[in-house]
Amino acid sequence: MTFSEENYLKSIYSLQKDSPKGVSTTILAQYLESKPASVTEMIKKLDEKGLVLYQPYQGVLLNKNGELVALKVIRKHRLWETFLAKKLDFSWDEIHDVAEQLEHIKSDKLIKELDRFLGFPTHDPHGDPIPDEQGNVIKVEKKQVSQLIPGETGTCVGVNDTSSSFLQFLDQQNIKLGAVIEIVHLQDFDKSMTVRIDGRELLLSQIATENIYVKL
Amino acid sequence: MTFSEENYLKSIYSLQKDSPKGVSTTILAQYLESKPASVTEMIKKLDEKGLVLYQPYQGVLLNKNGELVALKVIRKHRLWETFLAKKLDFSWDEIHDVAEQLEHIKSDKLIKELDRFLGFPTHDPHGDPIPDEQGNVIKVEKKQVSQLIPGETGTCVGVNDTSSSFLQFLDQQNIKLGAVIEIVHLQDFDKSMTVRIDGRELLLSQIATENIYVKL
DNA sequence: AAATAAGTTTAGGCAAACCTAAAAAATATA
DNA sequence: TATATTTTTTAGGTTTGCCTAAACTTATTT
Repeated sequence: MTFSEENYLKSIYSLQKDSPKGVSTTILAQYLESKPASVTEMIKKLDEKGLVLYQPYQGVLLNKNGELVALKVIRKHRLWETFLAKKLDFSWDEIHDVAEQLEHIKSDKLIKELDRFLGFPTHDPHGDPIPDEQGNVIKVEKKQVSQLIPGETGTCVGVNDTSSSFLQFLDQQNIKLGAVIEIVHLQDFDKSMTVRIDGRELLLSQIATENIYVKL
Repeated sequence: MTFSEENYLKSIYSLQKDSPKGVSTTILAQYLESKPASVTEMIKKLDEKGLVLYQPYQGVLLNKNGELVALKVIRKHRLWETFLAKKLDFSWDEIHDVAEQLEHIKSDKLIKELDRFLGFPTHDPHGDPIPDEQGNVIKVEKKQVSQLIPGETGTCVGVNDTSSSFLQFLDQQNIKLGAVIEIVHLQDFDKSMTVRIDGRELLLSQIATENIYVKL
């Protein structure tokens, strides 16, 4: 399994939630910052290897095999993110690029020991669940802040957008995992929200409220 | 800088101590488990990049630039080895292969934080010095056990051979860094030595005594 | 010094993963 | 439905790093 193959499987895994009938070549190419022609080539290879279901012009989906491989990569990615945040003092937004490299290190023992060293964490620093060795993922029912109504309260359990600009914004506003968010007011015309966090009130745009997840 | 380029520079660094006039294509190919023709190609590229001194048929040597890059890779390798041994309970002989992968991760912050996390170690688990950020290496004057004479005593500070078979042998004999080794007897005909470690006497072959380093 | 052996480089290929441009298929629009 | 647009695939190229086989240097014998 090459780095590139692993990245394709991981990307398909992420994208197929929103495209359950098949992830299109163009979408995948955009996600991977690559070109559709390159994607076609690679998914044909992954199909021959028995990792994905590919039907020309119909997009691609992971099969059982491919999903397991993807989940193992995601497990490694999230364990490394946890290591970087908890042990090496990396901030929310610095984690991703390095974990993107570390996730491809090949050593079963390494990932087993890392898991133990970190105390068998269940979620990474962005609130995403860490799959276990068999590829099982704990599903947390979570809502976007945008789905709450004024008066409701939620606890921040994760984010959707993990771009550094968004994560830096959250840092500045002191919005962390576990933060309690209360909806004070919904501005009707642009769907922005006034929310209370740690006693402070602040305004979040619709883009922001759609990218922050809470549990009730 | 690609993985492959980094491996070449690191290998040349190791080999040029024994071949100060130039590391030959064949030696380098053997060390890298590659072929002479491949090596010629790569060192020509490294020469164009201004990292090595290459004269056709005369071998290759690192220049200042190349040496600094090599030392940075070695620094990363040895810090990761230390991490694996001290934090993840890897044994002496399991460390190398994983560190060989980890050394190529690109992130200045990562290596800086790892260094801090480990308490700024000066030596790796094999007793080799860890170069600092500027590429400075502490030189320890060390002797091979084979150079000691009966009655002399030394403290184990490192090994030469890092193959897993040798390291496993040392583990079995309970020879660790810091172990005090006293030469009891030198067998003249095969240069094997009877030594005392932790009160126990044991016999080491010449191959073994040449691959264990001690300071007096 | 000439012949042989050993080591090195050059030439030509291959696989992985990417690309652009052109052709083909699917989808949308008139 | 026929045409236009968008999407996808195919065809042909590029780069990196490796290979084998042949040509060429250098070193060693005799």
